[in-house]
Amino acid sequence: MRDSDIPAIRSLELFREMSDESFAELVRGAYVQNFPPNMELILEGDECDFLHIVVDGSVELFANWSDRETVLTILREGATFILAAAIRDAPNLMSARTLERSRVIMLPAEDVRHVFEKDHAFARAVVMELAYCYRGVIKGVKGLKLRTSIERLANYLLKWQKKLGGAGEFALPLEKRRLASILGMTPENLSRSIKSLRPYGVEITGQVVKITKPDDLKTLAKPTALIDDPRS
Amino acid sequence: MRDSDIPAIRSLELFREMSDESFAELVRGAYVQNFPPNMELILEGDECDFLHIVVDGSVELFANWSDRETVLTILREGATFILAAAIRDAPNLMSARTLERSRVIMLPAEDVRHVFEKDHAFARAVVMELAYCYRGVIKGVKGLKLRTSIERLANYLLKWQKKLGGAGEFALPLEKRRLASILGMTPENLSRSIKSLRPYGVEITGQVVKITKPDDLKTLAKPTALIDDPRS
DNA sequence: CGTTTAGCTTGATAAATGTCAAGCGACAAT
DNA sequence: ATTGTCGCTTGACATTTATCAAGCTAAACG
Repeated sequence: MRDSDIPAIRSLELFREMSDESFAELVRGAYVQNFPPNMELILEGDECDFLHIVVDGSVELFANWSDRETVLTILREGATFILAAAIRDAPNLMSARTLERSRVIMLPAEDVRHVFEKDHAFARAVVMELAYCYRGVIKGVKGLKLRTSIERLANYLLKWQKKLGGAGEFALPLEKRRLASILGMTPENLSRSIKSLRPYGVEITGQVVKITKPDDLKTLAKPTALIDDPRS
Repeated sequence: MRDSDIPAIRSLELFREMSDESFAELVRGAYVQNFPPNMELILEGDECDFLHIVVDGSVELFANWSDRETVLTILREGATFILAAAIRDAPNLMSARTLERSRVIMLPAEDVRHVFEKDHAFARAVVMELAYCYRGVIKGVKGLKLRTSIERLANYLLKWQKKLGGAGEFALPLEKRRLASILGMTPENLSRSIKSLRPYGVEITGQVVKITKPDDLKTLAKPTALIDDPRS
């Protein structure tokens, strides 16, 4: 682990408020590693040995059952994963793989639990992070159960448009087949869903999304903070 | 609030390890109320004023969007709800209503946050509970995205059979239309799914479920701890 | 520079799921 | 007892989504 990594970690919300001493203890046992693309970092069902944090790049969380696979989410810099499993000392419910060359911090789960016990500011940050993740998943379930796939796609586009500054044109931050899986549909269906959004002013060429009639799209998508606002 | 409620609360996992002093502070501002069936306790989008705990009866968590409604889960005695919102001081993502006459403890969210700050044992319990809930929702998403509705139904039946002691015959703990919504399908479809499980030894008459060929059913359902075991 | 590969798209078809309408049956209220 | 309500079921049909096969395109590679 490079010394230059330390300030970056310290500035993450999860570690910002804790004591210097506790932080030092956490960092002492930490690994920081660069992984190539498409590297499996953890496997569903395995014991959880490390809390992971994405420093740079992107990591996909996915799950398998009976020859099927689904992507649950894609994490980017600053995101933690396997926090719940690390805290509870329980097996991972999801697998993880890098999508591109990525830099990942790994904190031994035992250290995390130990520091959690003695540093209240850290405990507080862990709870906030967990509650945030919990609410994120609940929003995902609401989207899955209450919306059709076209509605999910429309809201996904609006969400990223907003996140990337609100311009009428922006780049999709992932491959379409992964997007399809996240939205709970097949790639074929995503292709067709995209076409069916054309009357609502959506044109997607390669990775480039152009939204020409945002109001029409919003009428279809009916975005709501209680599903679509990651912050709420 | 009756004095007789206090030991029952104290014995819940969330409050078992905390100091007497902190517990007293929490209980001081608590309400315990009996609600009639079908009473709306909280509304999606509202500010979260109380952490709720089901002492007796059952409570349904549900959500609405664009004229549609879905049930996310049904809670029974000992279950907490709106913990994440209470901790983060964020709006509720779900609504709640009683299904039957129910007894519910309500702890002012502000007290919860305050005691959380000063009592580490309580903080620990909150994190454990939150992580448990988080993992429960993740399992739900995996079921929704990886399984067909018949597979979800089959696993639901096996899960409750196990939970209720493993006998070949047991009573469904909820109405079928709610079960349908939890499983992410329409009541009509649930009816048909039940019929299509007949070759696998499933007979449902009213609320009574009879499983005559558990091995055949398991072959279809392929239950896995990483989705179906609430404890894992 | 051509070749290969992987991802994407399209069309045809099948399967899964939802909608609408009708009827049944248990249960509660009168 | 009678009536009405509500939940459940069934059938017919529509819609949504998945599957399979083929072809296209653009980036990666020798």
